[in-house]
Amino acid sequence: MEKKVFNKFLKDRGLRLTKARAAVLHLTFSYRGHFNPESLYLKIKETGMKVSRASVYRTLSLLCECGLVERVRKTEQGTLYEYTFGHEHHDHMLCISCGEMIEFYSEDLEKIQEELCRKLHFKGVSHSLEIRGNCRKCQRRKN
Amino acid sequence: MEKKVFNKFLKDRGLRLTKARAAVLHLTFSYRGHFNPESLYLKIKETGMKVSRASVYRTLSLLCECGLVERVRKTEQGTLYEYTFGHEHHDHMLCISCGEMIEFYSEDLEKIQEELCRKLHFKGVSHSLEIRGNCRKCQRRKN
DNA sequence: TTAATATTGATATTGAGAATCAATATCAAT
DNA sequence: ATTGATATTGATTCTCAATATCAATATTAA
Repeated sequence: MEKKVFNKFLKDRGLRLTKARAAVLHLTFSYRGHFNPESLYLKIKETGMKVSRASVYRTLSLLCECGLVERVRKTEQGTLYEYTFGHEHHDHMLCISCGEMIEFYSEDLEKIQEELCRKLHFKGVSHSLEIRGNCRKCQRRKN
Repeated sequence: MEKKVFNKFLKDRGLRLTKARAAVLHLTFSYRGHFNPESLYLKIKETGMKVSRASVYRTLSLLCECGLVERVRKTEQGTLYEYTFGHEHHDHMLCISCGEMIEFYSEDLEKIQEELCRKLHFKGVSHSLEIRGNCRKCQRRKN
């Protein structure tokens, strides 16, 4: 499915779905959550396929352009990406103790943001909300 | 005022409020909004004071630790900082055309987040919300 | 004054990511 | 199948923000 989308995107621009690109695509959507280019590169290497870091970076950019993948944010460990095709929009809670990432969605939250944009004459396109704190487990562990 | 806070913080740790640190502190809180280390460094240079980039980075870390300043996020132009002492918490709208940053605050938004945390057994500590889109001016310019 | 310690700036180093480029692969037309 | 135009690759270099190192200097407490 995502292969089709990517292929169409490439074709439309006179580009080709090569082995390297297929590998990046395939391993990219084997992730459930966030990942960075380096870990993706290593994951590909593990499979025995030979793809260079450069191609990983290049292909990730293409995947972003065609909307299959999104750049989430920059971190100490490099840029975080997320496979978003077919994913509903959601926001994140990040546990600052164990790093766990909880995805959530709230209609109310979305509505209030729309309202705020209207009030401030801002035309919202996208947003990202990250709530940092402690997950259930880590709260327990600390007691 | 902020000088006192910083000084106390330093004293408590056996550190000193030197000329370099005072310069960074002073120019830091001459910013209204966001800034990055490089522009701060240049701003200090303009005043004729002699402070190295290394000291700017080092002092910014200290200012973060003592809570006068916050790291907002990483960008292509380096890490964005914000002087937060005495500032109320707020969120951001970022114009993707001109880069303008609009600060806003919404009680409703805060409340809903608290509620969500409760529901998901997450102990929220802080959060950041960024709404990307087009500011009023840029919307007009495009029509 | 002296000893202990903190600070500085110059410089080197790191690491993510982009740019470059020669070698290679692919496709369309013959 | 061959050719030529073009896209792709990986190796490498380059850039840039940020950190680490370190010798020289400044500050403080005794």
